[in-house]
Amino acid sequence: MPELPEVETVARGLDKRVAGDVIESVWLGEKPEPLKSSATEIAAVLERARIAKVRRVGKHIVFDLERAPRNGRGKAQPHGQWIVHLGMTGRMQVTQPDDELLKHTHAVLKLKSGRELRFVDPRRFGRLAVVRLDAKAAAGFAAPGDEPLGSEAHRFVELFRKRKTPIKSALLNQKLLSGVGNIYADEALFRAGIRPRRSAASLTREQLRKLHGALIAVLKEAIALGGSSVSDYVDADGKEGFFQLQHRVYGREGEPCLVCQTPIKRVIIAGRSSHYCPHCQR
DNA sequence: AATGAAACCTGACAGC
DNA sequence: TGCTGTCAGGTTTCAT
Repeated sequence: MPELPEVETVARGLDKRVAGDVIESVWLGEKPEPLKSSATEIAAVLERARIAKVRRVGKHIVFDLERAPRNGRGKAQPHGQWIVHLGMTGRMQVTQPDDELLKHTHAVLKLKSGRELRFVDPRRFGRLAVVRLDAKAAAGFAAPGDEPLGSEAHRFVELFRKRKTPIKSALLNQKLLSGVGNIYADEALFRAGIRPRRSAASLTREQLRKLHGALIAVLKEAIALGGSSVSDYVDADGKEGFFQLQHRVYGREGEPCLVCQTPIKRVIIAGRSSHYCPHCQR
């Protein structure tokens, strides 16, 4: 389901609602797929931890956790992190205990405030993991690739300019950039006037710089509108995003290009639907 | 090393 | 009503 703008929206919503709250207990479902760390390990890191901050790293939601020192006095110490990947259909809910438990709920955290934090994921492509942070201050969770919003044009150009793979595939490669997914790859390529099947190495530095600018612009616009809700995506408050109304190519196969009226084409690249205007993108 | 296809899951929707 | 096929915002694994 979610790419960078959707995960950013969810993480901001969660931070606003549960930062400062304390996790009292953890229930994890029977299905093993979503758990990347063992259930025991997840419960051990989460229980009795205070949620200091919720933020996005790539397409992951990171909960920074603290605990009071053993003697109960002094400042709370960094304790660990809860890492949530929403996969295609994952959702985070902040609920009251008696709110209806949705089918495919795989985790329920009881909070000191009396509310619950729930993870729901029908397709089970989502993943839950924890990282322990000991006193030696381990670095904590890091995305495999560059953060798209913070990347500089020069670095972006160098990252892509020698890859022979289609530029669309390269944009989806999380080891290069972490956070770009299918919708925003297509939308950025349209804005930059580049066909998705062009090999990255065939693009000029100028074209790559333009793509870099287009990508950052489209991601920022999408965040401002709360992300795209194309099927079932909702944020932590259960609200839909509105950026799908701004899509220029994604999901518009056969419809006229908003610039030149040429019908939008759909092809498969790297196993993913890819949409482009055959006239505007070369 | 790098590319592509298949696999992992469920649900929604179109067509018959 | 119900069956079949297709598609979905992602990632990992296996074969070439």
